[in-house]
Amino acid sequence: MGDTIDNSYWTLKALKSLGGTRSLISISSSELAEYMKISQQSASRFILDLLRDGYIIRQMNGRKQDISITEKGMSVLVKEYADLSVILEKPIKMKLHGNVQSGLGEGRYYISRKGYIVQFQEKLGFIPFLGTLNLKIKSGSELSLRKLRSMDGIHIDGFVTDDRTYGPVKTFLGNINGIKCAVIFPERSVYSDVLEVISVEFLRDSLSLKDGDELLVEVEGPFN
Amino acid sequence: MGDTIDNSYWTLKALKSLGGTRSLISISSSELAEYMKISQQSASRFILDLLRDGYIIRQMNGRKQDISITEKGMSVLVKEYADLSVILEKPIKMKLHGNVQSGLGEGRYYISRKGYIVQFQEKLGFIPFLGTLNLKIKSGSELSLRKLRSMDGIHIDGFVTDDRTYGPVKTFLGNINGIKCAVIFPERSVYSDVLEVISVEFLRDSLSLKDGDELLVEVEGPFN
DNA sequence: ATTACTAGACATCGAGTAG
DNA sequence: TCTACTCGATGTCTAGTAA
Repeated sequence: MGDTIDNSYWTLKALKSLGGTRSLISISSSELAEYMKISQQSASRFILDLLRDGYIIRQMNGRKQDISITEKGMSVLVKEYADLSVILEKPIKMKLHGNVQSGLGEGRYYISRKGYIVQFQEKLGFIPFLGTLNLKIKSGSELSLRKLRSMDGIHIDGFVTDDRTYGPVKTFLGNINGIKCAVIFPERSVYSDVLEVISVEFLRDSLSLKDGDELLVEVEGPFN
Repeated sequence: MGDTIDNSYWTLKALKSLGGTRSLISISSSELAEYMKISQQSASRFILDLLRDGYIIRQMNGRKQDISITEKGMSVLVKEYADLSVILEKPIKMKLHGNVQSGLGEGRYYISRKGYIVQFQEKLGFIPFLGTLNLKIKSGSELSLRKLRSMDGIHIDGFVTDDRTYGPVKTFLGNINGIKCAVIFPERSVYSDVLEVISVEFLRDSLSLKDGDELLVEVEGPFN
């Protein structure tokens, strides 16, 4: 049961290679086996492992099986890609394009908790304006967003108050149109294409933004 | 002896992570073991495997060992990175910056062989000017060059004449300042930071180039 | 055709330990 | 301390085969 990520990684990579951009991969265990140069039995076993761990979902379909890689599965591949990027690339600025989205007011509540604020000052070097700017990331920047999510960033500890628990978050420093900011993710996040940005300034005012406006966020390395 | 690339890959990745940009990694098998969450014995074994296969070279140094990853070793990591890039990224143009270098006249001889010319026409869609433009790639584009080298490209078969053997090469289509061209690599190449470019035109004239001039080559996907 | 179970063959691991 | 060998335990493979 001691499950190395190894086989799962190579199998996911093979499945994604074979499936290309299609979301549904129709493939038999023998075909996968041939591609991976392993036995049909092992291919079958690896697929079951991926299923058990929630990396793929599957629909049996008479002769073959239609496999779809889950978000969790994709993150295994993207994580590896991000790792290699950190190891092999020189420090870079990551660029993310997105459109201003009306905030839900939720972010505002969270980041104004004292437990977070103190750490923002200490680790980011600024006390943010008490509100977040939400950016719906454009599809062209989706992979960058996934890479970012899979990286470690600047860690902000969670804490507990009388009434509830606030989870740990991670942040990355950057800028929007030259204004210093930080992007912020829950440490345990499910995938979302909305990026939350905090800054000393009220960016909506400073940049005269309205919903739908396109923005470029530059996030700075080092990313590890 | 059936050696999966698996362990070699993970070990190289760990070594490169631990070594950072340093070319010499001073590390004990126990330290590596701890990082990889394996036993000291396995770490030792993996290091020996890497040595045997020429992925690293090593100097025993009293207490520890100084490990250096070879070109062949780096290419394992870069290959994986390139694979994931192809799988995960949308088709992109790869940009390579380099400086014009005086050709050695060697490229001219090779590409003018009929066995190659016929295939250039067939697979690239043009008959190149009988000479190559050599670009010394700038360090900022080095990783891109390595990625390119590790990819498959458009395959050109080798052939044999009365007097000698001409090896297979691989090419990638692209452009320089809008002029269609192709970059060309020996299929079995050792690493070099010089890129050979062929084109229908005599690029040195068309672009009024002299040695040392900086150029941008855009290489087109798909890269698999 | 498939998927996937069983079971024996085979490979890999690490504790013990030598040098 | 180190590296790395031996060797028994444990894991992982695939041939055979059921469904």
